[in-house]
Order: sequence, then structure tokens, then C-alpha cells
Amino acid sequence: MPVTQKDIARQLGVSRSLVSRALTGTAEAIGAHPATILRIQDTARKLGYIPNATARKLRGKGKPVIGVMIADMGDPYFSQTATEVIRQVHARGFALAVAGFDRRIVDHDDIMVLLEQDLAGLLMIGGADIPWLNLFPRRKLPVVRIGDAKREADIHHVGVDDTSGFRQLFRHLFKHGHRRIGWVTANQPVHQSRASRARIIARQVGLKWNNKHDISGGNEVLLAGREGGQRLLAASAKSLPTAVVCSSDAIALGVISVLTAGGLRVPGDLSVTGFDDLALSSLASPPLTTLHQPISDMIRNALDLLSYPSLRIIHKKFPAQLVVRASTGAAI
Amino acid sequence: MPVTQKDIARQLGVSRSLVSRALTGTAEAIGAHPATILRIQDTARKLGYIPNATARKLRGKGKPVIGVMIADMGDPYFSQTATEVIRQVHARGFALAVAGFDRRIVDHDDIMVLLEQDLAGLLMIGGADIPWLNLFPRRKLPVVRIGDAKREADIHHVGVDDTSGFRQLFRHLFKHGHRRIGWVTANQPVHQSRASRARIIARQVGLKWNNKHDISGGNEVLLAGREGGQRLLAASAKSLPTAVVCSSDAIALGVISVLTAGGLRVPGDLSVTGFDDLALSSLASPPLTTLHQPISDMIRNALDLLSYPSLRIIHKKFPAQLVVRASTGAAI
DNA sequence: CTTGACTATTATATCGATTCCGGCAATGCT
DNA sequence: AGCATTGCCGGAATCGATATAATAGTCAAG
Repeated sequence: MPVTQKDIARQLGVSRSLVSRALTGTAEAIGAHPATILRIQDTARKLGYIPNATARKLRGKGKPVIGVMIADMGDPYFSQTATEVIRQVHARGFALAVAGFDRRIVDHDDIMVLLEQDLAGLLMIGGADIPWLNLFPRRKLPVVRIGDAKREADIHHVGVDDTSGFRQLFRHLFKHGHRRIGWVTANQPVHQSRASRARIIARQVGLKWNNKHDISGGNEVLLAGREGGQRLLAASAKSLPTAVVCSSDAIALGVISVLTAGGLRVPGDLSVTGFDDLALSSLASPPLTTLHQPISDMIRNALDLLSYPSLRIIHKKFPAQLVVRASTGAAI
Repeated sequence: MPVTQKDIARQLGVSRSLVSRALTGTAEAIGAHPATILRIQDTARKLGYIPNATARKLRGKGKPVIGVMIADMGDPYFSQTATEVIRQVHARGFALAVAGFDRRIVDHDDIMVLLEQDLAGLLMIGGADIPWLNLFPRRKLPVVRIGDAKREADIHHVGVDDTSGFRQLFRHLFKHGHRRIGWVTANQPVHQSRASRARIIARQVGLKWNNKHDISGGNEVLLAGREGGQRLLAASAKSLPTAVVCSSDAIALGVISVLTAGGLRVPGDLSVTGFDDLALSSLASPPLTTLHQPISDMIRNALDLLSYPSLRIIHKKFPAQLVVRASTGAAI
């Protein structure tokens, strides 16, 4: 139905090859008559010709396609990351094939949808477990995983170094007189491993980890925070930690919401911190003290790895930066 | 480099046609020998064959591609909508071509990226102005715009009916004793037109529109709310409205953040409402009273329009539903 | 022994764009 | 006049998969 180069050729009585050259700008190179070139371009415009990216790609030209696998689209962090990926992939002149999931286990068919696109690279955002990835004879397909800490052979990895961030955070809390720390996290690998690292660092800095409030909510990030908040409220005032560290902003927002609804003030009675630095976190009440993930930089780096594939597998970590806002204050 | 059907055919000494039929399951239909079919499928697996979606699409098979144009990816509402679109498009077995923008004016090249994909349909999320859209001889390409109120010829439209929602909201506010209403919005067409409709309805319900606090922030949704909050704080206590209605959740969160930082309590001193019902809005402090946009339903409806194209141009509106949470209370 | 029916497979055109390899004029040169 | 050069353009192969038409072989009935 759409207008093709063939239509233009027929209309003008020239060959399809000449049409192609005229439209791609390679006609002068072989010495085509300028007037002919113009005539072709004119009728192309007149007929409303739109090049067919599919055909072009098959022929070998056409922009390389980057596949993007997004785990757990229900998580605002991934949602925000996804939009940034779209932006950057687009800006670099890549084509994009996205697949987003609500669950952490991705099956064979899911990935096939991407692989069939003849990918130039695969970006995995978040840590969906795909044990079958090595089942494919990977034809030098560069794969970059963003945001998870797990190291895998043959897979580049761009993540955050949360240890330095947590050290900054805990020093900040220590300085404000906090000694007993609670922890709220979600029941997901990333969050759990983040927790275990944080625990060690907290002790190093001199903070006491309040095991009673080492709370692990469900695997729904949006609900985990509420659950954590409720458990904190249920605790007796004496056993409360003075600060609650959360493994993501979404969790922290939920915790704060429940705590303030229960009559506690943040940071008056309790300080709360997040992780991620979502766009909305600075607009929260109170604005969230959190560890900033340099999402843009991470994605830029990941796309670099796909653009200029290196034989060596890279594991790059960006330091998470402490952003102090109003959700933390002096310990009571 | 990847394994093609040709490779399989060569390896087995059969023709490419037979390989194709064996792999697509159309081999039995023409009475191919079962053993041959199995041999082909076996070596396909052994060689790690992955079908090439590009070639398939060129031939006419392959899934139809839906183009998605997302205006203003910086807005959390669009970010959340985009993820839902990805989910649903994927679930319906469509392929997806996304293009996201940070600005409201989209140029020729931007849309070309999508159009070159030989689209089965185009989904426009948000109201980027594209005056040149009718420059293209649209080859029966169904276009659906989501979320904007503007009516255009040849373009389906799925939006929210905010009038019924605002009526619910204003009645709710009236019942709680509110009489003087302020309004904070962003400097964007959608928000502006939403404002003008709200104003009329507020009067109908018996509320006085406080012109002094008809605040229109910048065109950055994330900043508009802060600006609005600051202007409210700067006002004298006497002239303050008792409730502030915002044209989006992101704006409302910003307003609340600034107000509470300035010593006002929400909803103690001032009620604040939003629009959209973002995922994070129920986790805010206080949880946001807002008008829920049935995003999933709207997208489902939009995809229906693309799947079963109708000659008649459809303008469908989904009612925004009032969700009462804790950011609204009795007027002081 | 020829015609028809059936089985199992292959040859080939097609989708739209690109590109290498030529080919046919007209002109220039000796 | 004969031959090479230049200018301008067409033919056909290619990318990978699929669908239609055709073919080689077997067997039975007339």
C-alpha cells in the first residue's frame, strides 16, 4: 500500500537503482544528471514516499537495534530508568526494541521477541534471572546489565557502588546523633544484597543495627514500604530505632507515609532515608534524604559498552552520592 | 553471522523452502515426511537458529508494529503511562517502536523514525503539537491520541472526562467547608484547559475561585509545583485559599512539599489535591486526594481502536474518579 | 503401456532497498 | 576512421524468510 521506490521508478521511467541513489544521496558519486536527481526527489516528495526501514535493515544498512529488557515495570525506579534509556538510545541513533516485565523470571519466548530483531546489543535493566541466557550460542552479542550487583561471565555490568554511598549516609546519620538504625527493604535480590552490605558498613561507622527492625516487605516495592512502616508503628516506642534506612525511595516514601499517618514526625521522631533519588523524591514531604544513582551516566556508559564492544568484560561501578534533604535530622 | 535457514538447508542437503515449512509448522500440510521435519528442527536447534524478524516482516508476516510517541518524558505521568503501554502492546503481540521526547514540538525527522517502521498504528501519548502530521498522505494509518482533550480530524482520541471528576472533587471540598479555592497548574496546554474547565465547575458547585492563587508555574511539571507552593507561602495568611487544587499529582506533591517545609500543615491548614493518581501518590505524606485516570483502560481502548480500525473517528472519554485520601480535610 | 493420482521435495518469485558490474551513447584524440 | 574516454544509467544479485507453482518418482487402474 505505501509508496515504494519502485513506484517512483515506474512513474518516471527510470530504474530502481537510480531512484535509490538519488534518494540516498549517492547519485552524484556515479555522475548522475543533476536534473534527473531532482526529478526523482520531487516525485518522491509528491508521492509521499517513506523509506522502509525493514527493507533497509535486511540489506544491512539501517540503524543497529538495541534490545532492552526491563524487569519489574511496576517499580517506579525502573519506570524512570526506562524513559531515560529510550531518550539516550534514540539520541544515539540506535533503533530500540523494548520488552518489559512485571515478574522477575523471564521465559524463553520473552527474550526471543528481542533476539529476533537481530540485535546489535542487549541491555538488561534490573536483575531478572535468566539462567538460559547461555543456552544461546551468543554470536558476539554484547550484553550489558544495569543496576544489579551480580557478576556474570560474558556480561558487562554497570552498577552502583553503594558502599561508599552508605558510608557517607551512615556518617551523616552518626553525626546527627543516630546510633540505633532500622532497615526496611523489599524481598528482592538487589535489595537484600544491598541490605547485607549496608549492615556491615553501619557497624564499621559505629552504628548499631537494630535487628528487630530489619524489616523485609513483600516483593512489591510499592507495598513493602507501607508494611515496614506499619511494623515500626506496632513496635513499642522504646525499641524504635532513631533512623530508618530504606533500600529504595519508593519504600522510604511508603514508610514515611505510614509513620506520619500514625502520628510520628519525620524527621522529628525518626529519620528516614531512601535509595535511588527518583524524580519525585525531592518533591516529597519531607524531601527525601537519599543516595543518588547517576542513572544517566550509567546508561551512557552501558551504551558505550554496546557501541564499542571490547573483548574484556567490564564491571563498572558508579558511586552512589549522598543527597541530604529534609527527611533526616538530629536523633531524639 | 547469525545462523539462517540457508545454513540449515546446506547442512542437510535439503531446500530452503522445506526448512521454512518445517520451522513454521506448515510442513505437514503439504505432506512432508515426518522424519525430515524432525531432522530439520533438530539441526535448527543444534545450530542455534533464531528467526529473523526483519526478513519475516518484509515478507508480510511478522507482527504489526505500533508506533508510540511520548511527549515530555520528564513528566512522571508520561513515564508511568509509557511503561503501561509497553506492557500492553507487548501482551497483545504487537511489536513496538517508541520515540520519546523532552519537548513539545516534534520535528519531521523525529516522526520519520517511527513512520519508517511501516506502522500498523500510531499512538500519541500526550499533546505534542505536530502540525505537519497531515502533510503526510496517511495511508489509512490509524492514529490515536491519548490524554489530550483537543479534537482533531482523522485522529482518534481517548481522554479523561475531568468535568465529572472535578464535580466530585469540588463537592467533596464543599462538604468539608471549603469555599475559597486556589489553583496551581503548569504552563502547558493540557493543564491550562483543564484549569478553565475546573474553574467553571467550581463556580457551579458554589466555590469561589481565588484568582490571586490561580498560579501557573513553568512548563516543567516537576518544578511548577514548587513554584506554586512558594507563591502561596509568600501570600498573607488571610488571603490564602482553604484548598489548593492542582492539575497533576506531581504538581500537588511539589506544593505540599513547599507548604509543609514552610510550616503549614496539610490538610490542617490547607487541603491539597492532585490529578492523575500516580503510583507514588498513595505513598506520599499525606497520601494524595486526587482524580484517578484509568490509564490501563484508556490504553486498552486505544489499542482496540488500532486493532480494529473503524472508519468513524472516535472520541472516547473515561471519567476521572475521585480518590479521597488524607491530603484533604475540613476547612479551617 | 499410458494416464492419473499421490508423495516428497525443489525451483522460483516476492517483499523493498542497496550496490556491484556493466553497457550504451557521445565526445575526444591520434 | 578507429579507438579510448567520459557521462549517464540499467540489470541483476543480495539480504532472510515465505508462498506458489512445478517436478521427479512411485504405484495403480484402465
